[in-house]
Amino acid sequence: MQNTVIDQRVQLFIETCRRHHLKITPQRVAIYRVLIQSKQHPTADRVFRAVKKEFPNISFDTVNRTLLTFAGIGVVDVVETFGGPKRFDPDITDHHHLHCMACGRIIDFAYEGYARLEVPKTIASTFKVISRRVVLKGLCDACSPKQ
Amino acid sequence: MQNTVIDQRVQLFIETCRRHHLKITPQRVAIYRVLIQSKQHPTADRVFRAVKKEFPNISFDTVNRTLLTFAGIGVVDVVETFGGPKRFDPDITDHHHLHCMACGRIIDFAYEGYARLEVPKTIASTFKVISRRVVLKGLCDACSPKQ
DNA sequence: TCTTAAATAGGATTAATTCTTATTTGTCAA
DNA sequence: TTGACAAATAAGAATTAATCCTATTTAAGA
Ligand SMILES: [Mn+2]
Ligand SMILES: [Mn+2]
Ligand SMILES: [Zn+2]
Ligand SMILES: [Zn+2]
Repeated sequence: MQNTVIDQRVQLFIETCRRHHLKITPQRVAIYRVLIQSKQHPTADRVFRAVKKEFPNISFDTVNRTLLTFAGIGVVDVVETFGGPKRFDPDITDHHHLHCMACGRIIDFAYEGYARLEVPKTIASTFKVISRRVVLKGLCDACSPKQ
Repeated sequence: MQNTVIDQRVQLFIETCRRHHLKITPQRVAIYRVLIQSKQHPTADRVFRAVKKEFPNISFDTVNRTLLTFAGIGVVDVVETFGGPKRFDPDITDHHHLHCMACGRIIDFAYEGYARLEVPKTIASTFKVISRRVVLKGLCDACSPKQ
């Protein structure tokens, strides 16, 4: 990702924090920067270890709490998993996920065909739908048995 | 669920166990019976507490290990969650989920419109897709703010 | 029946997350 | 620019979920 693109996203992030009356701390900015540069839907621990390089005595709790705060104001998503630690997604635009059952990778994909997954009337009338996503389980190319 | 229907499913379950050379233990049968009568995608702990009424000194580990064994032979599913303990689904037929963000309920729904979510070619060529599901996040009727 | 590998109970251990508290720091108003 | 103060942080304790270890029991096939 280009530096200018990163800086733009950080700028938007800062504005969102202000709108929610959250203080702009260097820890929060560092965590957000790590997050948007990660391609792997990282766990809190992965983010922690990456941020620690810049902030050697940041605590795990701060990273974890901050990620949950970010999810609360909608700047990141907590993504669906099948057990194990929570995983975070800095891409909050519409997209879908393939979960590799072997290595645990979560691979993003967009697809026109799912563009507007309409919600069945019976559901739409009883539930308030906030987000929708297609979740595929399978094996990624690296994990598929080759022949 | 009718007793005859339950017994039929238990019978099929027993045959599946035999095919996989798993011993038919009273604990396994009891766990399976609890599971197919639960409507709530229970956690291992919930199953444990229910089975404990019948088997007062069954251990949590047995229940948990058994549920994972069942998932291994495909008689139950581990369903997607957004953190927290694993949840199990005895309904292995195609269906979709709505997750209530407020109370944590996972509500099943089937929908013709999603009947065969075709997988984009770019994905199908690189990944082996095992299962597909639409996952909605939202608020259930009980949790939606009434007006 | 007898044998044996598989399964279980119970407790210990590890991993993930959340809580508690003393200290520090952004923010805002003077 | 400087204080006041609520919000945020670090560090460690506590809690919760999952897994491991080991002695004992048991289902299933010979
Ligand atoms: Mn994603
Ligand atoms: Mn279900
Ligand atoms: Zn993989
Ligand atoms: Zn609800």
